Amino acid sequence: MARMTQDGRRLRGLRSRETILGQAVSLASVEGLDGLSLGRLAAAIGISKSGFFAHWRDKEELQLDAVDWAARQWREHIVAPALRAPAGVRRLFALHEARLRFYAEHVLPGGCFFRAVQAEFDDRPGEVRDRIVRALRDWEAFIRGLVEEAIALGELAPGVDPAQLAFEIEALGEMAVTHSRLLDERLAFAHARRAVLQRLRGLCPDPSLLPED
Amino acid sequence: MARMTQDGRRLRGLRSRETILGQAVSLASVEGLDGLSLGRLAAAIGISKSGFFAHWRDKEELQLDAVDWAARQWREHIVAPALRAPAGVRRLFALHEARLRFYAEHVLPGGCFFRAVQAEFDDRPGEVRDRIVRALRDWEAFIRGLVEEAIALGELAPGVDPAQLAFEIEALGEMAVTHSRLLDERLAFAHARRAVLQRLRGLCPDPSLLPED
DNA sequence: TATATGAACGTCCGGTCGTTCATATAGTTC
DNA sequence: GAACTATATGAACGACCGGACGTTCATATA
Repeated sequence: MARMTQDGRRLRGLRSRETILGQAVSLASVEGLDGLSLGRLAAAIGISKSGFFAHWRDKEELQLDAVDWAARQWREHIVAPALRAPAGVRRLFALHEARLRFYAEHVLPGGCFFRAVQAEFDDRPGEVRDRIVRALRDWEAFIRGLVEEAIALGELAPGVDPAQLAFEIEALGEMAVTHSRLLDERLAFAHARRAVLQRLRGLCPDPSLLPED
Repeated sequence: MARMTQDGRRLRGLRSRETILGQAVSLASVEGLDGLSLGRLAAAIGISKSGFFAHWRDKEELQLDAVDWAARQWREHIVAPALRAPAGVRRLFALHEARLRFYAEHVLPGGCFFRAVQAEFDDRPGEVRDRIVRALRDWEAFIRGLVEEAIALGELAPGVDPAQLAFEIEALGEMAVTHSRLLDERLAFAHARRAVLQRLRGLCPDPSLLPED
């Protein structure tokens, strides 16, 4: 086994990378990707600032990986659970509920990584912004796909505009974070849940597929 | 005329204050209230950095006044035009359209001051956060009031929950900014407008009060 | 055993940040 | 005119930032 080495150094490095990225995403959900300084990130983990440069060329490379890491976390916590629900309108609602659960359980101290960095980078051209945009585009395309699937299954009225409905679901999900952090947390989730639920029931020929409230 | 002085110094000072605050709100809509540095703010106006301290004790005092200034701008550009529409469901929709127009006309280079600073300060306790929260609370109370008025006028079904509907309208309005800055601007406004319009028409006993689309 | 490599460290640099201070300039009041 | 005050300036400050550098240590390869 010549090339495929069992290198304890690389393993250690991979573990460090994961630790750092997880902490970076957590902190960035609070202070943003740029507001987060390497010094404070290092202090939060308990390593030295210069240790970063063994893993990333500069801060931007770390930011790029942090976006990818957050997208992966999103898929694991929100997309994956939804895919366990039956396809159609129930899966669509399961997706929304998984998102609200993710927020309610405070997986990230700042609530939502993407909300923080979208507001931060929407005016700042560059690779980081591009990657954030791509993540958002993929996410909304995924919602749109679920809507189309529900229409194909006859669980949503055929006249429904998938992009329009995806926009609405995304809006209500995101407002849940804002409201929960600045005003009333319980109310925020209740409003966000009820809005999507009633919207879907109104478009669904068989509302009994969904809970009443 | 002993006390009531015609002081050209104070007048000049007031004008400077307004200029500075307007520019501060513009820049903060892009980079946030903290991301905005005094040096760059001074450079954008063409004054010296230390000139600020003739008007404000420290940066936080300026931030507090900037929040108030932005709230005033919001009232003038969005609340005031809506109040010229007839009370009821038409006024509610006029409010939403005024908001979308405010975004579409790029009054602020960053799109929305409050969106930027909410994401920035939701995790940072202090007076600035408190003032941002108060502005948001007042704004949603205003929407809620318009909903209640529409119900009282019989233009919305009596079963409507004002807080719930206000939440939905606010969510769709805010998502218009995010979408317009990161994805497709035209689509963003179209989706946000149509979502609220169809929602109101669905709740309104006389949908002819509102445009068809 | 000798050599190479990846991870992590401590130190230092140039630059920017908010803030302070002494000073200059107008405009107002006596 | 002198005394006073609001507005603005430029120079300097300590703190912190991202990043560069040489070094140390543990591990892997030959």
